[in-house]
Amino acid sequence: MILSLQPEPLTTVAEEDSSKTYDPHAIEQTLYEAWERDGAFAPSGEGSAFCIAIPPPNVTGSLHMGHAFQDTIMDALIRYHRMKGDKTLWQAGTDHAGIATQMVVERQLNAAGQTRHDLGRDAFIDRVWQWKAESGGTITQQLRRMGASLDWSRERFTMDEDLSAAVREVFVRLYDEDLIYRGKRLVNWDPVLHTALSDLEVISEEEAGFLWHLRYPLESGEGYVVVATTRPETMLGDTAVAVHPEDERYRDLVGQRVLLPLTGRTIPIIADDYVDPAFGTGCLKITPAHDFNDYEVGARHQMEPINILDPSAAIDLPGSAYHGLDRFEARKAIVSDLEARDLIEKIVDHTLMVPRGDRTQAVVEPYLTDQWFVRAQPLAEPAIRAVEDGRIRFVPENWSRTYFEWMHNIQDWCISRQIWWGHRIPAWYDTQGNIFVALDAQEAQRKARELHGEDVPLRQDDDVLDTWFSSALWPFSTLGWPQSTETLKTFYPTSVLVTGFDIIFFWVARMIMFGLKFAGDVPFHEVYVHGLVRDSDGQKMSKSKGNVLDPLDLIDGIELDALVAKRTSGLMQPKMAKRIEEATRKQFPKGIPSFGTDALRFTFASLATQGRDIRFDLGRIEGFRNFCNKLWNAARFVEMNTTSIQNARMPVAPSGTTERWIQTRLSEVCEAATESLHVYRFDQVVQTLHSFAWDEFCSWYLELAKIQLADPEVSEESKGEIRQTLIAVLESTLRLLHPLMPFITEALWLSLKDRLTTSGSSIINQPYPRTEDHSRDATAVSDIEWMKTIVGGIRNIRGEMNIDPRQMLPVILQSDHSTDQERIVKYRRLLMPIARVESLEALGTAVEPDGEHATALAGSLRILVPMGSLIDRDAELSRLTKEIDRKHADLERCNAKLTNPQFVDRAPADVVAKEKLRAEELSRDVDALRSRIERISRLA
RNA sequence: GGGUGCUUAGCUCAGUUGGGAGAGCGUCGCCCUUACAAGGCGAAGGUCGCAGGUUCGAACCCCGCAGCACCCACCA
Repeated sequence: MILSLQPEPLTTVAEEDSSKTYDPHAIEQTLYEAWERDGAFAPSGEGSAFCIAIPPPNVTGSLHMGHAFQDTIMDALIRYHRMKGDKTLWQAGTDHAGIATQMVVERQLNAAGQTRHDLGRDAFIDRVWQWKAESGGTITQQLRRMGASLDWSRERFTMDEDLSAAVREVFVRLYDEDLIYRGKRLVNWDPVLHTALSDLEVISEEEAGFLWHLRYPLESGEGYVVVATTRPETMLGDTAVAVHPEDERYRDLVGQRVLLPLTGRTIPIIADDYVDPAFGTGCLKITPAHDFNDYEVGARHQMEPINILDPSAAIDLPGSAYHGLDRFEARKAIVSDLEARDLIEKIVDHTLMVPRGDRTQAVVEPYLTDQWFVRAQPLAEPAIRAVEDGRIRFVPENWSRTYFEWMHNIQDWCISRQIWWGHRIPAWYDTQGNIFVALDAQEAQRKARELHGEDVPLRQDDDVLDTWFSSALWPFSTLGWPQSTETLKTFYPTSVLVTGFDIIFFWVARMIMFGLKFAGDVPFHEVYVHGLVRDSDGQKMSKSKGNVLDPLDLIDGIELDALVAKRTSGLMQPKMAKRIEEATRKQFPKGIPSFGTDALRFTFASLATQGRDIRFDLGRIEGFRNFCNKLWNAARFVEMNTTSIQNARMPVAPSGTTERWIQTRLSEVCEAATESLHVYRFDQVVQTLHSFAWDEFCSWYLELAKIQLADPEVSEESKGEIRQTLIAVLESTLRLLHPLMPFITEALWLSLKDRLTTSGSSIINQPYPRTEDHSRDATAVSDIEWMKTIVGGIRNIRGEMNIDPRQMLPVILQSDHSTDQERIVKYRRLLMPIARVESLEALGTAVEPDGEHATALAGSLRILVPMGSLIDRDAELSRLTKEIDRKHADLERCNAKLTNPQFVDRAPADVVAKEKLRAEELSRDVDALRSRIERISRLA
């Protein structure tokens, strides 16, 4: 089935010559396989080193739009530097993604009615490795479909033995320097996963809730205090009521005790600065074991925290009526019991920030447990300096502010996780609780022997490390650290990190800290921070919203039913399916057509502006698919008009104006494209190359070449130059485009190869075009501009008058300028066919030709088209009037400036001169147009 | 509470040091012209969020306001 966003053409595709249309499927996979087979992605250049370490995707994941975007950027940089001759490495690899991967496998077990505990730790981990073996190739295959030129021969996985050894090495060294410690602390606890989370893994959002005002009776029996809380169940763990020391209302109560309802305990009323007297009643219940602030308050007053929850966040108070109740059940029961005792003063609606685990969405509890922490501040200081003094540069620059903000307020990092999939913490305990941190069990035993004088039974810590701990080592662990390998010496520090702003804290900051600490230098010199890829409505793409686009579907196309099925299956909320289906059918009534990888990549690049999220719109990619087709056909034209006997060496000093012009433009385009690449303005690269290839090379140069090649008066020598230029400019354009469009450029380059003098076997290692390879000629440029203006004038008349494009027109050019006259003589054989002119007469302005004419202006030159029966006089009058109005308005504005003495006095002389010249031109044009109107009116 | 970004054509976005408002898509008109109808040619369309200020001159610099988005933070 043919999928198309356009109405079906009247002729069927089968009738047409299939080679007329670019078909990405026919080439992409074969070309990639050839590159990989030939080792084209391995570092080979002799220049300076250029290296990017890929942000390692989840090994069991699949490619989403964010990856596809990011990979496009990285691959463009990598291919550019490879072509430049740099020793270029794109380091490949994947991440074990502890929690995410474990959850997937656990869900599989649950579906079979099992839990990980049924299997036991070792069997479960085997199971995860098995899953990795099954699905681990998915994302790397998808990366290949994107054309990503990663060096797969060096692919790494965060749980490879050597990378795991690097993790242990770092852990031990940090521990030995007291930069890692273990302690009982209040941490964010995910009651579903039963693990601690770092602050970053907790997402707080506003939710509607209540503020319960609870009465705590005074022990003295004289009344009560009222405390306000959003979590009434935590009262079971209260150890005090706090008031502000200067709060007059409660001054006398400080030191007294209250009866804590439902518990039979009494707790003191204490004074602490932390309390805000203006909030609620000014009385604050203190629950040190279940609130981060209360923990601090409790510590200040030497109170022992009372834990009331078990790891699943059910009440854990044997003997209590609430024991075993889930926290939210307990809340209901407690509120109801307090109401029954008339201990609730009031319940007020209240929006509050609810912390949830980023993976499970479960409400996270502050929970008192033994955990491992990295002491962050000492590591942060050098990392801050590295950015301050410019050793690392953020692009765009303003992200450094965000970085500084976070780094200056950095908290210790909780790195232990109570899950099974990951790097096990290299710490062993003896029966007395002594800790031995070591690279392996033998080493731990040796340390234990030193202490005890004999071997003792040791037990390794059950916890694993936060996934981001190993990610933080990525730029150097993948290059061989802690060994001092050649690879490490060559490629570290890496050149640039390409990443989303969402992981600046999770990853970027930590790589900088660890890189400086262990690899002795910054991990990268630049950080290119890109925006998020959103859908066409600006919504974040998510499975639950059903608005996800799969990059592979854009490349290959997908039929509507398949797309609907994909978006509506496996939803957390199945009731959303109907709405998602409707929206999908409405937005993609014909499914998604196949656009090919190059079009997708070019689209991403065009959207890669700085400091903004990206709305992905199908219109854009369709336009760029058309651009691929344009290139394809331009190459067909060049091939049809040249033979392998001609070679593509660019004529050094071509005699033809068109050749000198296109070479000049090519030189300028090389410069502009390269500059844009260097400042990560991929949108500008796209703009520059797209308009050069389409609007200049195809629309003008090819058309002019066509005319000259068909002209018997053009010498064979000149035709030879034209053919060489056709090949050479096309070939250079392909090289310019290659970093962004690897497939089509390689395919066309290979098909052009027998016309080239180069010896290479792939465009991949051809030099990136340099501006100095092409000569510039300002005269040729202005001559062509002059011709374009005249052709534009004739075409404007034709278009505005609705004249059939096939209709040949007689044209008179009027000018008193010798340059105009010379150019008319020189270029009439180009002008006439391209503007479809049947006769061209050159006159001075003194001679007024007979009859009525439609008129257009081209600088100092007038274009006259005899009106005859072809042209509607009224249409011509309205066309001229419109033109006059426009010019007249401009002229007025010009004159207003020039008659303003302030402007003439104060503006720079060149600006004033320019304005004067412009006024003269406008005034001349207005006069000329007026006289044409008068003339037509008179003749009528 | 603190911070960041955004607001330009119907849509998605560019706009480099302040000096004649641009692109792609869409729309309208004429054309299947031998590379390409996934095409060619032409055209229409903007009080640059609002209100001030600086300047001879502001989409751009400064102040304020509004709307949208995001990040950080322990206010019960």
